[in-house]
Amino acid sequence: MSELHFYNSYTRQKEKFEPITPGYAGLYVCGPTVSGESHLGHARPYVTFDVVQRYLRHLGYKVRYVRNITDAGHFEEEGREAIDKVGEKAKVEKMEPMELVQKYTNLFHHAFRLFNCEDPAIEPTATGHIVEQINMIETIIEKGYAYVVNGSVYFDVKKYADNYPYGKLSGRVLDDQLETTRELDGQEEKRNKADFALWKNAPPQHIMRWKSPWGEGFPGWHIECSAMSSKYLGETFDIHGGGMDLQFPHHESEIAQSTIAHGHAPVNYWMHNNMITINGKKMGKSYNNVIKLSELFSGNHPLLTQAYHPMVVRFYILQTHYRSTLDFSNEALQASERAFRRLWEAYMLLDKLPAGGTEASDKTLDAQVITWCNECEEFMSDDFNTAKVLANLFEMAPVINGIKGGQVAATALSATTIALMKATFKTFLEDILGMQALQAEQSSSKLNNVLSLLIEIRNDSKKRKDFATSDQIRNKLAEAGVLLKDEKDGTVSYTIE
RNA sequence: GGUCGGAUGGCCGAGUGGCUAGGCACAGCUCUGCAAAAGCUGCUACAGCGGUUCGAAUCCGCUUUCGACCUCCA
Repeated sequence: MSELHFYNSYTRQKEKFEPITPGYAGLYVCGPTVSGESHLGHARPYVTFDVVQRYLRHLGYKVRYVRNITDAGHFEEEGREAIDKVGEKAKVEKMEPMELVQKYTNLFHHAFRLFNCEDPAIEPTATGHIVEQINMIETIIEKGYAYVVNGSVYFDVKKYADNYPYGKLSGRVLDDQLETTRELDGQEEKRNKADFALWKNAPPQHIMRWKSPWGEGFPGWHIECSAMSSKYLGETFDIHGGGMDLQFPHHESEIAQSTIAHGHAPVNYWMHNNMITINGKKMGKSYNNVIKLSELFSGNHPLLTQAYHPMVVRFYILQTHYRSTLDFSNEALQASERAFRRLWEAYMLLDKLPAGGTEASDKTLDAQVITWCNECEEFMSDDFNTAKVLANLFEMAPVINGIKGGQVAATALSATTIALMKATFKTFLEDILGMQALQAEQSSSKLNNVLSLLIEIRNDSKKRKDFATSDQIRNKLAEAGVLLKDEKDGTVSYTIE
């Protein structure tokens, strides 16, 4: 098992990964709030942590990947009306809350299967863990770090900060929080502005409500992740991931709650992915600049000139390091599509390559290829640098194409090096980065027979120098989505779009 | 206002002291009946100004500028 290093947001430095239990890794990632359709911004964390999870397994860890579904809804604006986000939307659409939640959960699952993201081992829902959340809140009250007001329970941040390093994760000073000039209604229940709700009393119009020791209500925003992560991964677990925008207050609150409830910090390594921006601004609901995944896949959006395959989007995300912002544009996505097609075709050619020499006739190239292959693991083990892995794979594309095209001698590389190259592409491009072909290999034998006939006819007309006919066949087939390619050796290959 | 993080070639994007990724686009060439694809070649950038150093995109300071968080947010 090679050494893995990655950036821990909590300590703000790269650290060597040392799991609590050797050979096992626990990973918790904040999942979606299923009150609406997923957009491009959501794709980033789930693709990022899918790769993290895949790489941990590649290194030999047994991984338990837990990602929650937030289906209980949160306050639209804390304190003011305590509107349950899910409940509110449900009324508008005249659906049962559960129906709405189910709809968007299904859409979410569908989209991320298209992205080839593996399903988490456990996908707990907030509504399914009300009991655990209530238990945890009770413990926090018993320990004196939460207080009950009018059926709601608040966490006493000030008291916590007196005894624990509150704000360390997000780099915040409590005094600044207390002095914030922002005036929110309904703050009078709290002892301090920085306090956050563990449980909220439900107003009469609130659809989603549960009985609790403090009356009917619903859980606060942060408690679900603490309750569910500790239930499935333990009171202290290895890695907690999520978007950078969740660092404060969500993750900071998780740390505070869990530290009181369990007596120690909940997480050893915090990982945060950066945002996707659009024209330099974060893509987010509140900015009204989101591109939904369905719009991306259909091309049905003013900013898009075409539809984009989920794999192109995945590739686009992985071309950038996860801690950098990633600026969206139609142009950038087009570039990714072309790039990915070229890389994938080179990969597909690998299998058809001659075996290589018993000894490499081009020692320099042979050594270079071996280096490129071996570096892939180094790059991944250095803070999951998918961008550098892809760069190395691209370095090998001209070598592969060159062998096929005859510009590089078939024996330039040794048989072992060719095999290493095959293994590297399989392992890193497919297994770890999780890339797949753009189109399923669904060609039927009937279609193949028809195409063979057309190719035969076209070859005959070419022999007669009847290029009008041969070009017509090629052009019409192209219109129908079948691209013919005249290979150097005189054969004709085709791809079906 | 407070805290934090950026500014890299036409575009996207790696990169933390020297060997100056990668992709897309563009130009020329090779191959080709013509295309497409592929290959080769070219394009050498690090916001500005100082400083440290033999040497800085990379370290330090200042300036300009963009953004994130502080409120639901991936």
